Amino acid sequence: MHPDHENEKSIVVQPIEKDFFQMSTLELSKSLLGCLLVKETKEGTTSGFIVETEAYIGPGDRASHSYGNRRTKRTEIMFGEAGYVYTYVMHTHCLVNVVSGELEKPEAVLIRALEPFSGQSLMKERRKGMTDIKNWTNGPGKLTKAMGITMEDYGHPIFRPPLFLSKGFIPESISQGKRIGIENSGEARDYPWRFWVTGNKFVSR
DNA sequence: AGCGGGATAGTCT
DNA sequence: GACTATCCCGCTG
Repeated sequence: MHPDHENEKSIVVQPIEKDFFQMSTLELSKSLLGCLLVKETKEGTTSGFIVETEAYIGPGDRASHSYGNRRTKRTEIMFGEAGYVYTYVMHTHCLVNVVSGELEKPEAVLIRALEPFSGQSLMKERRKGMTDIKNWTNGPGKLTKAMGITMEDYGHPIFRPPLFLSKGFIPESISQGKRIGIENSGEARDYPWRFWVTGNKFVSR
């Protein structure tokens, strides 16, 4: 039920090693739950625990930008090594993914929700108008805004400052279900490739 | 539940 | 250079 991080002082913020990403995309989607995502900017540092992810597994996944091995300027980073940042813009929002899978395999994990940890006043400021902490990071477009993640982070190694992952907590229980917002993706619509920390109140829905 | 915002990239002519 | 679709959000009813 509760994330196992009541003793917040026990968290050591330190970039995880690059080898962490050497696992299948579905495994990584689950392993990222509970990790701390940290972003340092000149305004200050913010961080939050990942509580919701989605897997996008290239060429056979109609919901993925890299479906059919579509290799363009935008998707290029997905064909590279695991552990790099894939950002893209949708309407007014920037979304952040972690590249996964082997070289030449265009796969990624979308980070859909965070539980705010440090730098909460800065998050609140960036999410101007939002008084409820839940609304700062409970969606993929919201969390990038709160964290100050932009297209400038495209291609950045997510195991090095100023944008990196750190060990956080181990989820007590993980739930799994259909992905969100891909109603037009044929059979891929129903793949159960969304994962979240069971019962966490920052999960998008 | 519906809709418009306003930013790309990709696909065409 | 235009047209179109989009891994969303916040607001209106």
